[in-house]
Amino acid sequence: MSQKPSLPKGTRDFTPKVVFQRNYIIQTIQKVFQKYGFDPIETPALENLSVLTGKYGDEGDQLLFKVLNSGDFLNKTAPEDYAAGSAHLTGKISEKGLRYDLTVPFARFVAMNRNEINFPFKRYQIQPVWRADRPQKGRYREFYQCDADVVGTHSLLCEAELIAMAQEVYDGLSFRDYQVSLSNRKILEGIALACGASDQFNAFCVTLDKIDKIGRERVFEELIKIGLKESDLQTLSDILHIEGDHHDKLNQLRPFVMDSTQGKVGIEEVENTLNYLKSLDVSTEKIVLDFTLARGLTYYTGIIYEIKPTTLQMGTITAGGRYDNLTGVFGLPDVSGVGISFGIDRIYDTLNELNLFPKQLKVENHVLITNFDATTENHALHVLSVLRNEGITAELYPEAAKLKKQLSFAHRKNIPYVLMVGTEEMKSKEYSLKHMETGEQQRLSVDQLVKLLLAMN
RNA sequence: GUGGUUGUAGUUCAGUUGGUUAGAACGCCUGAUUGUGGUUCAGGAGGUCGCCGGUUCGAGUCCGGUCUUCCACCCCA
Repeated sequence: MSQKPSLPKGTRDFTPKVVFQRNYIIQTIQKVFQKYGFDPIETPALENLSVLTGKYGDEGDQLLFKVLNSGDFLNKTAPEDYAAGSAHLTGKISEKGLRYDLTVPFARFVAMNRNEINFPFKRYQIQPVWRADRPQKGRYREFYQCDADVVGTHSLLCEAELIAMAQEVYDGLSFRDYQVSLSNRKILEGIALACGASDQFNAFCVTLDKIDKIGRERVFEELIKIGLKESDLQTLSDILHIEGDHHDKLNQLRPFVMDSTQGKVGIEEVENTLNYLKSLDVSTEKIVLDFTLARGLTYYTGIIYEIKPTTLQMGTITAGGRYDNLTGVFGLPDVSGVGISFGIDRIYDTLNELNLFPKQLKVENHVLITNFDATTENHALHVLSVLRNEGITAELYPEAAKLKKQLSFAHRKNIPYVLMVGTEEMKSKEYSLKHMETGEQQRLSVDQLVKLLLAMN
């Protein structure tokens, strides 16, 4: 009686090779986060549904994985509940859900730990999140986010530093073919006002955001449908035709948002962020001011940005922005935050497709010791112990086997050194060290061996 | 969630209008070499054709359902 093994839709196993590669990405990000003074936190995979629902819009709520209550989950329900439909029934049989992102749990964390936290609080968090989305390429139901957020300050230095960090991360990964799109929700408000779309702000943003994908014409058609007039579209068209360097663009945009306080503030914020970057000696070459950028998440209120690869079809690999009142719903008002989120899985797919992973991601001085028989095994164990005590990654082949098999094992596991401990070596106390890549072999005492391997790392 | 698409050996894929015993390449195992991996040569193992049901004398092939993959929409890392 056997069962066919399977995995839930949109989830994956990771082989050692893939985990080494994923860790390379994560460690690169982590190093940068720490260098900028961010401290790590972790939160549970499971949150109470009351924390999660209503934070991501109706669409978002639909994508939440809900966890069935333990035990007799029907004991709080009546036939009427069943008749009232699944949305109603869900509340009766499920109280917990898997986190959908890291930002909302972080907001909850800040609200709950407000007295412990040293503001302005800079934290990073690297954990999986879950979305009941329909999987596609670069779109999974379980995936990792690496978030860095600063809460408790309005300073635009944070925005600038987060953008600087992103560029430093991609530098560290030797990935250069990307674009940073930058805008501000307040600028969008100004544009919406200028286009007579203020009362349709969300629909306006969602539609505008699609311009890269479906083109200007179809966006205009959709905007007509939500009530914009021809003159509004002319205004929008003029705005979309703005070109030049960053300051040119902002200067040309300024007259369009004259009537909007928010719009003017938005332009200033983008300007100040760019100035901070300049003072930090961070290149703004890859930054493109894109006034059509909207970012879906409803909680952004200020600067927004996203990063996409330019040479291949891949969704956003990094995104973020400022949110002014996220902790408000948890009873802690007036705490402003700004964050950035790296999607490990998409970064992995990108580096993989572009062949940008380093070939050797494992320790340089890993040794496999051969095992021929009980006597040599016993001797080899002592050598093994010495090597490990010196901090060298070492393992003994766990059973006696043909040398061919053991060498092949080392080869496939990408172990750079094999130490042969046979009767001859045992007598002379000089062991044969084979370097797998070159095929060269030399006889060494334990002391020489340790010295050589330590020098390798 | 809506519409479409895919599934055959470990992997990538062939498989004729429905017709004997379902193939290839690569990978894997064994040997050539009982102390030398990667190359080469010889041999070998490995498939309930995603799953369940239906049509048929007969189904990998046709039909229905289901799961999975990928794509578009929606939304997003």
